[in-house]
Amino acid sequence: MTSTSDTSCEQDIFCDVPMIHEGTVREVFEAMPDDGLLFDMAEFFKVFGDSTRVRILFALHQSELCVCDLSALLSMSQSAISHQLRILKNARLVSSRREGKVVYYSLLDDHVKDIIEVGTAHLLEKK
Amino acid sequence: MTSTSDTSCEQDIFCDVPMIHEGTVREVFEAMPDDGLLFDMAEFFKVFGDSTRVRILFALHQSELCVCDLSALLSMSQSAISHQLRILKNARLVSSRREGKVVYYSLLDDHVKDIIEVGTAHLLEKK
DNA sequence: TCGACATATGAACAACTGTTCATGTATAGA
DNA sequence: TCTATACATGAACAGTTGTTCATATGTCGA
Repeated sequence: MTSTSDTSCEQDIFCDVPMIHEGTVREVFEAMPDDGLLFDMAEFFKVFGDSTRVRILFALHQSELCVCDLSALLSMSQSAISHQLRILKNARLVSSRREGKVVYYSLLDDHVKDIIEVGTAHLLEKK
Repeated sequence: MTSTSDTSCEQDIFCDVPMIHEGTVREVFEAMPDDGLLFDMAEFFKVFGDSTRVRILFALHQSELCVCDLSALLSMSQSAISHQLRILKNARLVSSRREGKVVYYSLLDDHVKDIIEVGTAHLLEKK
């Protein structure tokens, strides 16, 4: 504990770093969600942060599709599509259903639509 | 043009890849937004896909803060915070205001709150 | 049982990302 | 003008990510 007992900073957490508005920082700190939630939220949005996955989600928003349809639609290899579908499945955004040799994927969750809509709204805001 | 005039596939775009439901694929293809929008959307969500940036956004959602406050609050170097703030600024999610030596950052956009709320809703859904 | 087909998956590799470190810029006060 | 402070930024580096390639799994029909 290198105590730089100079100006502010009583006895707590923020002591290594200079800080200008200690009161405000303390209040904001109390209001912060726990790190687990913040981490999970970042992991969740990371899934939307790739254009292949976004295109898959848009496509499935129109219709249930099998892997080779998606592969043809997006002009990408079957392997690449499968890998991305696994990520989407782990994030509980899509579900799959096997029918013979074919596996059909569809959206699992209404939030996908909401999220995409908020995203578009932001992007369409001018300037 | 390697024409595999075998089963389906008339004369168009999807011809290199096997495809099971040509009609559906064609419909979905027509309904897809242009690649530019899809790319921008992925770029936009990529910004939310890092826990440092998510924490900064949560903090600024509580109060306007300067760089060194954020640095203290999140226990991270001033440099790291500055780099991330630049990314958030480029995404038009935060704005800055200088007052003497100090630069204050605040949320620029109401969509941030919406997006965070939809994300939490998804994460809190059980199972 | 065997081959054809739809899909899944592990390894490898290039491209990208976030942090640190060093340094530069801007402002206030002495 | 000189120093201290708050912030910005470029280079470097380690860790991560998305694709390809090769191969494995599962299902159907002959």
